Amino acid sequence: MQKTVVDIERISHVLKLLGDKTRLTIVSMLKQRECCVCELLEVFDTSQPSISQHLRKLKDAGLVREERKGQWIYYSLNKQNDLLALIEDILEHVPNQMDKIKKIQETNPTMRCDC
Amino acid sequence: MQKTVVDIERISHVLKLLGDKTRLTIVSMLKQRECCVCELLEVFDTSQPSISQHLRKLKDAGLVREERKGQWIYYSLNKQNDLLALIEDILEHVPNQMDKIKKIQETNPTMRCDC
DNA sequence: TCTATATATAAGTATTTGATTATATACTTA
DNA sequence: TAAGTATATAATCAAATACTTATATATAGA
Repeated sequence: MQKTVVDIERISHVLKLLGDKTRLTIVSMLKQRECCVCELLEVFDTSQPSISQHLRKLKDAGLVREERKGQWIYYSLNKQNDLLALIEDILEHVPNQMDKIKKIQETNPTMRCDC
Repeated sequence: MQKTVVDIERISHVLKLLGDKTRLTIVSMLKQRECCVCELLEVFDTSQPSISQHLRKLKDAGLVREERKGQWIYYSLNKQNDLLALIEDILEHVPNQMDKIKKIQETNPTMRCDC
């Protein structure tokens, strides 16, 4: 019983993208909620350009989409992607990223006041 | 609802392995049936050492196992692997490799007589 | 319009990867 | 035991990758 079957070339490309720990973690976080770049920066031990470059690759592949909100650019999973089903299936095997999401909420880099 | 959840480092490692078109195709073929190296050689446009090296990586990661049968070494999916569920979920999105399996049966490189 | 902040892009570099060629090992059969 | 076949390993190299630093762009607010 096959699910949405896609060209093997595109699949291997997506798997290669998710084959990087940072990118897999980002995508897994975005499954829980959208994040802006400065929030992601809080939880990874790498430079801002490095995160930007990972996001660029994910965006180029159609895995995520970006939306500017004032000075921040928020990234989220692209629900329109025809590979979404594959990605979601993979993410079911990935531990949830609540610790990282929590860290973002504590440091609150965008100084949002949600009260 | 999470499935068998595994360390994100191990998952990204497996995804990186499957992020190569040749390896993803091999694994997808092995889902249908075990193959020996000379059979795989029939369907890929690359050298014997190249295939051997891909198989080595898959074996090192525990994705496949090898079994010598006389002069041939047969590779199959390692059903004992704790990442098997993830791999099977991924393979459901990959087109089946009947064309390649058929080609093996036609060229029949091991000259097996199954009659 | 000036300054600060958020993010992207460019350029450079070290590491990793996947291929190739050459060689070694293991098995089969004469 | 010698020769042939199947497969693995070693060495080498070019291409791809992911990081860094430096710089550019876009927005916000004084």
